[in-house]
Amino acid sequence: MNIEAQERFRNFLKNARNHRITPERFEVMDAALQFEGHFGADDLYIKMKNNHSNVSRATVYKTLDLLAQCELLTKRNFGDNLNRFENNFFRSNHDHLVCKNCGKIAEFSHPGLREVANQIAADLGFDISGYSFNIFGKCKDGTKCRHTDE
Amino acid sequence: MNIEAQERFRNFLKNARNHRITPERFEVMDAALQFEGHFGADDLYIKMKNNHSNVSRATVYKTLDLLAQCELLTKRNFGDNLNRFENNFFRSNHDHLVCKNCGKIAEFSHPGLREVANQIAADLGFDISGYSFNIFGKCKDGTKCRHTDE
DNA sequence: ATTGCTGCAAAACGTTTGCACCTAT
DNA sequence: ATAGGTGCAAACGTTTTGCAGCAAT
Repeated sequence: MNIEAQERFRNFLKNARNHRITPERFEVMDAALQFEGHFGADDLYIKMKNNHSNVSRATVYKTLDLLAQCELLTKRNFGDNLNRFENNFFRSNHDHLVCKNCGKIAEFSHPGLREVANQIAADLGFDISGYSFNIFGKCKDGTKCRHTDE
Repeated sequence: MNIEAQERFRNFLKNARNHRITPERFEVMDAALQFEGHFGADDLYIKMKNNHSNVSRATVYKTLDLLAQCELLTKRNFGDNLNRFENNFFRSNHDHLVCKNCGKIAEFSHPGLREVANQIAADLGFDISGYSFNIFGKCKDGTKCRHTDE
């Protein structure tokens, strides 16, 4: 579908040792890049099944990790024991604000966070590969968000 | 065990509606506050079992969430589909650096992150309850950390 | 007396694995 | 020819749930 993304994935697979270029992997890539917003691996599997794909669940899970490794996707975790993926090809880096009531996810980007992360990693002797900044709270969206007063 | 913590938990249970004060809950509280470092709910359950407690797994899981709600514990998630808890009673707030190779977790605190989070939440109309800043990378601890070159 | 809590076991959930067959290299 | 990938189903580990009896209010 997307030539540039295909090219990046292909090169990633070629350069990583022992990775083969298969039609199934590109099928997963296409479906993943078409997904709007955040999605779980199983969401994608179901969606592909509904579209009459016969790529297996195992292949979907494995391929999504490969796509995250080559940074076509970003793997996110908002503290609910569910890995979510997000297109990282079209958009710039950003972080998330999660509503604990209704699950709504807002996005923001804050200049300087990257630099803070780099600095801390350097200070502590880590070879940084990424960071995640999640803010938790309750949104004020009356239509979606039941305000339990917990 | 710890009078001040007990008091806080007791008040939390009293003030929240429909929460009862039971011996099992304080048994879990004591065991949790004694745990050094990060622990999973099941870790605590096993440890209590080994100490001849007969509090059930269900009660441990439920009580840990209550303890996180009243901020005696902090619930963490480092993206590996496992909820970890950490004593939040004795220590000040801090964030984490996670080694993707060996799982080692380093801690840091960075002044200003709290303020950044507050500001962003305010801007986006969220009622903030907390934030998490995790940095991922590889540590340089030769003894623990196999440096696969992925 | 009410209704929340408990222990137990079973189920649920997302994810990973073992296997035999297949296919890219 | 080799070794990595595939689909399938079963297994995994963590967490949640249904239930009958129990206990805090």
